[in-house]
Amino acid sequence: MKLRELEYLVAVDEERHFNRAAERCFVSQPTLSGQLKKLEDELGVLLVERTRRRVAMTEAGKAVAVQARKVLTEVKTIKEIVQAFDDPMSGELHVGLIPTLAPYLLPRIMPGIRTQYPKIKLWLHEYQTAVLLEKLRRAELDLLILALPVDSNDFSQLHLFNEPFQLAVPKDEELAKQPIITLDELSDREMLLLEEGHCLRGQALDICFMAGAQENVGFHASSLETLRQMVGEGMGMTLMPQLAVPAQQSGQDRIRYLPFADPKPSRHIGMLYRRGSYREETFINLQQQIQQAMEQEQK
Amino acid sequence: MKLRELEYLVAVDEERHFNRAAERCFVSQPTLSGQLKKLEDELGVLLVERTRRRVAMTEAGKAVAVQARKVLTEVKTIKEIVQAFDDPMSGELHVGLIPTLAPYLLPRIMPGIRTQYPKIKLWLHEYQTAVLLEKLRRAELDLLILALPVDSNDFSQLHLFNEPFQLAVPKDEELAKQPIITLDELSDREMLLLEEGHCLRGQALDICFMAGAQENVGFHASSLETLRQMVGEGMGMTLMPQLAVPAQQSGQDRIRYLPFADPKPSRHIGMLYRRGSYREETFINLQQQIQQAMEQEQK
DNA sequence: TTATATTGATAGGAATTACCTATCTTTAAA
DNA sequence: TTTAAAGATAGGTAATTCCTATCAATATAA
Repeated sequence: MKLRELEYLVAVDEERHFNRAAERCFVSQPTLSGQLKKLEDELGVLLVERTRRRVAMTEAGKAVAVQARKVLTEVKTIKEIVQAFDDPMSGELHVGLIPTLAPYLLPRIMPGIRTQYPKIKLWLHEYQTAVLLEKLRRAELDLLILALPVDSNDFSQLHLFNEPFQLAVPKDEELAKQPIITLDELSDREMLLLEEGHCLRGQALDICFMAGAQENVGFHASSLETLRQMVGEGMGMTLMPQLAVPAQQSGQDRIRYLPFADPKPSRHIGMLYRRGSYREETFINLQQQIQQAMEQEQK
Repeated sequence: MKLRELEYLVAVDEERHFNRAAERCFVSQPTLSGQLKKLEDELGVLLVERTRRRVAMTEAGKAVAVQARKVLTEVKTIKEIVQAFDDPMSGELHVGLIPTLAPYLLPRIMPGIRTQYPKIKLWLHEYQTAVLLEKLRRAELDLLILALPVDSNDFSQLHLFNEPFQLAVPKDEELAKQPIITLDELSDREMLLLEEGHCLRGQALDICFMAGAQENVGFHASSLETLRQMVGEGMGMTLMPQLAVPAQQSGQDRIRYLPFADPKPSRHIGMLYRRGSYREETFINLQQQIQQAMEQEQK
């Protein structure tokens, strides 16, 4: 069996037309015809039904085509492995991030990454933690950036930074007049939280529990920005991760963001990848680049 | 890139010796030498370090060899797919079973499968449910036989049979004199159970809860046979799945097995496989074969 | 030191094969 | 009946895989 034959089969499966399939493979139609027949002979099964007017895949043909694609993908990975050895900061990388982090973190780190490592091509994906972990396991993603810890043992992790929370309160709330706040002051207050599925919800719940605050069970926001709007409407207060807090607050803002006194509640942001991934060097470089960008940010 | 070249690399990786590797691939040593060099040229990396006295893989070589093995495995799967289309009841099949079922079910079904489908080669694996599911997902296993339901959506399932429980009690226990038992009679009694991890433990706990019985928290058996020994020692009673109950009970047995009156508590045994697996037909045939064997058993 | 065995590389040639162009056959539509 | 479309067939060529024979370098034994 030859890889080229598998490419021909996949092309025929996708084009349903010998001439177009041959064109796509940059060979003549008789070549493709012959090679496909050879593959069928070797496997001892008819893969493609050639009626004069249309091309149809047999059941076996469909199944083999699916598997052929898998083979070709794994072959492509060989080339990527070699490329990564040649220059760890080149090639394609599928990165997954959680929704409460991606829109605030990416603008801060992407410019630096692009200038520092122009040869690396990042594909960015946004999902909640559970989905990210599953996609990492299935190798649909190469690297995750999310809140740690997560319960999963067969991944390696790299620390990035701690992200403190601030309290977002409506401007005309009494608390809004303070310059700073302590956890104790939240005791018995009600907080707006994200809906089920966001890890930020769990982290906020933990802090609420420690502070003795309650969740407003009547409201559940589906995103951090919706949540922010609700605070702006005066519906209540919430915990906002640092990166989602505007850099400077103007007098017109309907929301005040109060930093916490020590000990500041925070969440731990880090990276996760499959243990033993050949891209480890790439990830460590990215870790340093991101940490550097975030330190810059602090100033 | 050619599949043959990948085979050569894998052989060199495993033999660390060009002559032996060539022999294993049924080619001459110069052929293997040349083809391997061609692969290195194409990838642009040194894969194997040839010092005069020993052969060593470079880091890139190791990584590529690992991936090459993956490619070759996927190619092998193509042949298996075709074989399964040609004759669904041939080829290799990796079957996973839970430990509280395997030793009692297999002797009842394997003889029939072997005579009915001699061309199929079964590899049997025994793990607890969580491990089985992970291995099925990773395609290390093709088919599971376990207690349903399990919480997993991307698998298909086939029903096999319901397995009633019986109550195993020490012979000199008062209950042992009854010919039959009802759930109510277990109320407030203490039961011996399996340790954490066995799905049977969860099923038994559910039944205990319904019956108002308690778990003896001082004891946890690691297998059903250990549990049986403990009952024999007069330490307490337990729920025993039907298949683990001896066919005939002699007077010397230190354990009595009491069937339940209706509604009999039972567990649901079924098969699980990856949705859309090309072996579906194989699985359905096996399902029928097993059900037939179990009906025979009933008589 | 010198002979010998081991191991991978190189050279040159034969067999195979993947591919091309040109042509044929069959079918559906004009 | 003709024409167009689509896949199969034929024959020839260039590339490639593999062989045998041989070489070069090293380690071990005499």
